[in-house]
Amino acid sequence: MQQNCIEAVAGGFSHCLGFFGMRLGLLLLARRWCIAGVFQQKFDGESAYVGMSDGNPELLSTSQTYNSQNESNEDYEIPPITPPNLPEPPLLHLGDHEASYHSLCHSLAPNGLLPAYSYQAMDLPAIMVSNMLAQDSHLLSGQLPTIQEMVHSEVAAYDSGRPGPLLGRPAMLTSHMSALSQSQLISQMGIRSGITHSPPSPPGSKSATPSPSSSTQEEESEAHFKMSGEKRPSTDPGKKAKNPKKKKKKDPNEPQKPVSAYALFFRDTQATIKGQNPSATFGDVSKIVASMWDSLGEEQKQSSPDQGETKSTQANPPAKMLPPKQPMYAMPGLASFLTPSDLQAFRSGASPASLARTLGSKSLLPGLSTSPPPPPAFPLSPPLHQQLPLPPHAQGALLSPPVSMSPATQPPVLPTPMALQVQLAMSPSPPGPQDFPHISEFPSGSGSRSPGPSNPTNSGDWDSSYPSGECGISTCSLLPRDKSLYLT
DNA sequence: AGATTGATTGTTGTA
DNA sequence: TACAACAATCAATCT
Repeated sequence: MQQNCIEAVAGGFSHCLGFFGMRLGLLLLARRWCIAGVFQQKFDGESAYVGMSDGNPELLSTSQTYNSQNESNEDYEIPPITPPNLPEPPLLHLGDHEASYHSLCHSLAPNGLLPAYSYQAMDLPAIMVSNMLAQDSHLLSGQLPTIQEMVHSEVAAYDSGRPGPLLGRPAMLTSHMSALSQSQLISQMGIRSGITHSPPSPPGSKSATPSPSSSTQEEESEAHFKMSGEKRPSTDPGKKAKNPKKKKKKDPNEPQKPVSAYALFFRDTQATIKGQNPSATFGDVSKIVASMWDSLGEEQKQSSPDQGETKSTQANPPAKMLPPKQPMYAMPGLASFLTPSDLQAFRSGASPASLARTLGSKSLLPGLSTSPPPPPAFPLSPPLHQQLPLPPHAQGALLSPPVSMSPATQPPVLPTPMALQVQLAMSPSPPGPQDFPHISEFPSGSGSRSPGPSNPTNSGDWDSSYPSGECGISTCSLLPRDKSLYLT
């Protein structure tokens, strides 16, 4: 269990976070969390993990096997360590942010829902992780605001430490921004939605609010329905007759118009978003999708209809779409590390309208710091990223570190925060295998357990996948793997 | 205007 | 009367 947990968490995180040379800390943190049971639920229960292992029996079986063989998880007796409680803010931030990256990188693509999307396109940020955290530890939800602040401060620290060249790449920045906004959005959606859906505000506030609307129009419509035999539209007292036009009946025989690319994109994306954060409202999802949509290149947008067709006729087995070839909804995968300054810069004018919308003054984060945390009523969100085939580099990142965390070889000794910090500090560049010999000592055979393109590369591929050194926030976007994404 | 999705609400039909 | 099934509406966004 622990291994799987670490694999999924650390591996997934590291895949994205590796760019920032934080893999070590990531791994350690992930292991810590896993051991601590933060993610235990996700990997203990079939229900929680079924999604992740869906289409990937091996993984599931592995998880189960591990569960059966290692029921001594409780033996660790380590109190759940939730990010908010982590003593070291930087690490906490790291974990939280990485969580965002994790979902960001693996949330969408290869789950079959978004067959042709490149997984990078799925900037469905912190939904899942935030959900997981919220589910697993009620603490986190209440701490989100704090985390958010920490994240911001942390990002600011990052920003201050580098000459933000991001501004030199508007497109990337755009995507970064949108992704960030999405991350923020989603990560906060939990809280927000909790508030929004709180009993005080009746879900049907719109329609439930009884407002005796007895207009002639309604009478007319009533008569119409009586005559036509159609069911009368819900009287909806509260609903203002704002859309009388909308009521006009559609001809059932009317040939359906071709669905717009955006609609298709929305359809696909929202599924994933909702899957990861069921509590996300339509508005939230819509904004996120819009943001993502804006981040897409024209060419990618154009391809949407095809995508939709492909999906509708989804006769092709999931395996066929495993290798995300040419990203159709390619979106910079690193998209989320945007510093406040970057955001600010974009807000100042360079940002796309959509992002401005998303990031703008819209109360996307209402009550974030004031409202009490919502009850951790997040249903287990089926991890939609489980089946996502990871690109070779991603797999490499996902597979190699986890293996190294095998409980068999890694005693459940948690690194101290100080150690983590030290290690992090000592490895400013993405730690390659040379930095972590223990990683390479594990067979890369595990690389075949996930669907998708087999990843011949293992930890040794780290170097090629993640250029060492200045893999900073900005330079990471220039990684080869993402190049193609920007070529469009 | 119409499309996307899902929750909600109202209406209708049936047991 | 209770329940199930169906239909309509709404949200934000894009085409």
